[in-house]
Amino acid sequence: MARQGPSKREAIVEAAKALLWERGYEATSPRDVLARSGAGQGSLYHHFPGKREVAAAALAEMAAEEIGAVDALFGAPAPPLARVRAYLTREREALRGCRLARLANEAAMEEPALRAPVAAYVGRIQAALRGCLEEARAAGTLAATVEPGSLAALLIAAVEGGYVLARVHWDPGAMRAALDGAVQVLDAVSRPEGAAPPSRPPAPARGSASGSGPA
Amino acid sequence: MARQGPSKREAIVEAAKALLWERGYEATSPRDVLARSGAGQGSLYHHFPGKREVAAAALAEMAAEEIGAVDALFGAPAPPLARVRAYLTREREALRGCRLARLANEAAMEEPALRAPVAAYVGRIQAALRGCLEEARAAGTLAATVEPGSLAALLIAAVEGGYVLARVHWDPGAMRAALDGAVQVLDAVSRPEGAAPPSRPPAPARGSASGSGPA
DNA sequence: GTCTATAGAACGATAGAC
DNA sequence: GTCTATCGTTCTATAGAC
Repeated sequence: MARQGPSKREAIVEAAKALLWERGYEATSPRDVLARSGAGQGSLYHHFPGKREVAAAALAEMAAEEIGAVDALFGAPAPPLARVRAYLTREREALRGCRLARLANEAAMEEPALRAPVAAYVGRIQAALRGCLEEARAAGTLAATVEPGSLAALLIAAVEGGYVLARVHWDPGAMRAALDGAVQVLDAVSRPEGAAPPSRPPAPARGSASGSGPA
Repeated sequence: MARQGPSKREAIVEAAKALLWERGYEATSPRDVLARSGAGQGSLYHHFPGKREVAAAALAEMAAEEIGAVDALFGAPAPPLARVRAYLTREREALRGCRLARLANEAAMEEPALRAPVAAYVGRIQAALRGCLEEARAAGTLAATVEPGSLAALLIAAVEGGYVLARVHWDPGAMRAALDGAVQVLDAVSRPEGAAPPSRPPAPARGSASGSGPA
């Protein structure tokens, strides 16, 4: 059940992966998939019950690929905040949108089988970011003002929102600006890495949230 | 050419507004619009060349409405950073997605007539945020570590990305977490408003970033 | 396992009566 | 200006030969 040449099934899933990124779920028809894959009608419905299951298989593969890439990035031997910066400044094709989260606003997201791989992907990134930020906090390189979990949520939102801005303005620079802001803000709440670990608390300065806002 | 009772044209545009938010552009058919509006086929094609122009009219109205709302919010008589916080913590129906930017990943965004209202909406918000942040900077309540323009881009991206996260995790809390991070970060780079304007540099306390970051 | 042929419904748009 | 009727195409899916 494994050793086989490149079957039509694989060709169909590959085509679906490309088309889901290019056009999304609703705008991709089984005919499009077949045309690009070179397979006939019957092959698709032999291997899959229907369009939804093809998309689910394609999304699962895409999520696995992208999760592998981000795991490699976050597994790099660098200080935690450097890994966060590396993720934020990673090269991206802003106008193409996020390969997985571009489906966020389609009705397909109400189907668990389609939403799950997308959620797993962004969830994994957010968890990795949070891990780095907690590590930095423990090392004393992240200010105590900001909760690592909240900052991680902000950063993944900045990336996904950056894609949205780029598409809406049809300008990759719109995404760059947002991620620029993210890096600046990250720098503003951090201290140089590689410095001596803080045996004493972060100094009297630096308002914990209780002292800064009107709240 | 104005004084008329509620025409079918208006009913069609109203229906399109609702459906574009609910389902997006591709997934909304002229028949759906007609069914919801109570109009017949001919009415739509009498008033508009086709589906695209109906959507353009609907998006223009939606953008005007939403821009009016955000202008009211940002025009409120409050300190600049309070206005920014008010925008960030505004009530939102996270799972419905952004009324306009939900279309970001549709092929329709490649058509200027459809992209323009969406871009105008997010552009207006970003400009308002930037204005507030520049004002705060001038008043000395915003740290010099962060450029107002970059921070504004980050914040609008956080909101739009927050919608994406909520949809992808099917959990409004995902958006709340991102915006929580945004507020925390904003507090971290700001000093209390209402305090005396800074005739001297930000004081050693209350991190203006000079005391806190590597910058 | 792969193919061609085709079904039944919905798509965006048009025709033409009133 | 509004309506019903219908066009030709594409949609997702099935049938059935090879």
